[in-house]
Amino acid sequence: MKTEQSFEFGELSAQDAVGSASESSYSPPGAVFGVSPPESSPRGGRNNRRRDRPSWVKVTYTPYFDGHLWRKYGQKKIKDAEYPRLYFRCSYRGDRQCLASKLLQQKNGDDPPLYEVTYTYEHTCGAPPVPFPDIVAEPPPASREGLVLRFDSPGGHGDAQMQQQQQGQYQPTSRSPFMMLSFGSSSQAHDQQPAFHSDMEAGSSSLPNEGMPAAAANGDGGMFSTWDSFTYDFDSHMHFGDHTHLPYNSNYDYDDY
DNA sequence: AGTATTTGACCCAC
DNA sequence: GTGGGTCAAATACT
Repeated sequence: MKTEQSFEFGELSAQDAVGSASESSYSPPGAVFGVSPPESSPRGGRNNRRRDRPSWVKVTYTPYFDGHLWRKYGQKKIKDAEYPRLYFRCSYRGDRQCLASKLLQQKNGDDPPLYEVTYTYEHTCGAPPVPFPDIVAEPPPASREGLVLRFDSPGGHGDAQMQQQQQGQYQPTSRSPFMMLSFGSSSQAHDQQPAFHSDMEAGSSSLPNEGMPAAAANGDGGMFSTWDSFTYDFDSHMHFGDHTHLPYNSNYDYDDY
């Protein structure tokens, strides 16, 4: 019970953290959304008001890896928000008229920043889940002062492109194929683990069946956040990237869609 | 050259 | 009227 579960890119469920999203935009877990929304004009949809759109909220540390391919189409500074809001839509929107979109809102400036992701509409593109990047731990030469994690894409082909890279106001506009995370031991709040314990609880998932191939959302009390998972493996040697488990490129036919 | 991202403007919902 | 969501031209990158 470890390596198998170690690849927990689970999202935290939204609870009180959904505060800003207010009642209108949050659908309770287990709710089934009416896919195939009215295909009226994307913009001036009188019969397609924002409030009527099915949407649900997730709070996660890894908003970019949710198993789908997104294309950013906007960014905006929100009045009361400290961080800008990022707008993404399904990459297959043009091809498959997939109206799925998501909205990213960074919630804090913690080391691993916490994001609130609001998804709107289910994916109708039928695209296979995007494989998660390979995560390889690269112990620093001398000290463990900055463990570097390398998110590498499984060098396949069908993985499209990892276009979900950071861009915020911090990251330089580089499109490196992998993302790096560093854990500075000096900034740890606890004795030895970076332990990112959020105030929210790992409750039920609010996501119908988004991206996550397995694990992830299973509010069974045994759900850890991504970072918790990292933490628990730090002791030994930490190795993720077991994407052989992912239902990718083995049973899915891109051409079939 | 093609494609994704950035960014300001536009338009709509509230 | 204001704030927020989307468009689209310009730009950046592969």
